[in-house]
Amino acid sequence: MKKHTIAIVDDHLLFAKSLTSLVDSFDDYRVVFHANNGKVFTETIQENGLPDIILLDINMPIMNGVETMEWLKENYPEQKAIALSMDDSEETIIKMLRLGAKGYLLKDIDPEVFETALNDVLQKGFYYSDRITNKLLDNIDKKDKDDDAVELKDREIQFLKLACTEMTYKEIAMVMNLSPKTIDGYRESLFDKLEVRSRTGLVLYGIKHKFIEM
Amino acid sequence: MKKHTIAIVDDHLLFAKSLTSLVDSFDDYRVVFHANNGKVFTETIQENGLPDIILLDINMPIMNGVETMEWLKENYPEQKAIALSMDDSEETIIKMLRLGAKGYLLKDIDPEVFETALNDVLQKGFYYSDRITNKLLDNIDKKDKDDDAVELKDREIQFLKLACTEMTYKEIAMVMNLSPKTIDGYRESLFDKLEVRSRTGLVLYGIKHKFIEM
DNA sequence: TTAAAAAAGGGGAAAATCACCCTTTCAACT
DNA sequence: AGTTGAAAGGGTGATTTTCCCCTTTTTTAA
Repeated sequence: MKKHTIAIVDDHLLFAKSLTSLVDSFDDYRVVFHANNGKVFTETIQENGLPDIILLDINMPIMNGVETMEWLKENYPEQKAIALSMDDSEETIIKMLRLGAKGYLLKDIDPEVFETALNDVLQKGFYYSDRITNKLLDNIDKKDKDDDAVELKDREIQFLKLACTEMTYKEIAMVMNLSPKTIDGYRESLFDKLEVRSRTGLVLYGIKHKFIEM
Repeated sequence: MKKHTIAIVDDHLLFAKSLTSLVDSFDDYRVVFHANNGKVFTETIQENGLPDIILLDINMPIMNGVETMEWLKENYPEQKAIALSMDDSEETIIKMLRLGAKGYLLKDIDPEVFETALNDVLQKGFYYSDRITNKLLDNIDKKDKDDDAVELKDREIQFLKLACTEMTYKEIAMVMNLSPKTIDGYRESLFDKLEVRSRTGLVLYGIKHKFIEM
């Protein structure tokens, strides 16, 4: 019986090669190619064609997992892909699953569970671990409470990023070419939306939600 | 010829098992055991004895890589260990090397370089990649400029952590059981030491240097 | 054992932050 | 044409942050 084909998209070369070793030791699977990031992946499938399953890392340079997933949804909506990341933030998980990922695995899972996940995705079309399911349930609970989807506008995001520096609001106003009073308005409305009560709260929010990288 | 023995200390089970697959495919190495964290490792060697080389992850629960390295330096100063991490912050690298790590590998290295590193550590006693060497050189440059090694005391660290919350200084003073004026002293001396000019600067420093986890 | 450090705290003031309530303008519905 | 709503901006005052200079007490080191 022919082995199912797997492609790995991950910039951690040692991990990718190691995982290849592991996958190749499974009876039913083999790795057909590896790409360092989404960009390389989109190019590689031109020559190599699509694999049965893509294992997709989230944090990658140039074209990350979310962007790659968007591209897949656009171009090959039927393609089976499993997100594979250390990042267990609810937002990322939801984003990936919404974009059509068939599962979301954390890199600390048991290899046997990993093989089960591959089987499930092929046979049932999806695999959701308990941990991910719980994360999602937590999220639903939260949504019930908050309700107000916290969507930030471009200008607010720009302000938030600047608030995560040592600039004073006056300096931020100059950079953004707005009156200090307008900046004060942004500040107040963000305090409200993000449920914080000080600039420190803004900074913590900005970092936690990856508006700035450190 | 007998294979050299390797132990992997890493909480990412999938990575650990994958790496085991890879290492076992090398001619001269085999993985003898795996531990989820430093604590488990110290217990495991009671039964299994020491391996030729330990591959040591930095970020682990319970007992992390730095703590494990400290323990090794104390109990088995001759043991060869290589740090293996995604964390390329200079501080961590220096800390590990000072504690006697024979090398510091980033998880995105090429598997062939990885094998070279294992060989070098056995034969020459150490392996330093270009990237790590450059990091260290950068650090030396910086030290020449700054000079003042930025060592924080326990009380300062406690204050810094609290400053990375939404508490006001007055509130921090209450939880630390000190007068607001004393807190103001801590603030000012930290501004000076850390070369920041606002509370936002403290928060950014605290996060960048991992005094708080997010 | 004495001098020199930290550590703890105080006074006072300028600057920044935060809160609340308000007006104008301009675009978008319907 | 009228309403709604957002983006931009204003006024005022309370609170917090930041700065600079100073005293007392405790620890540390020579």
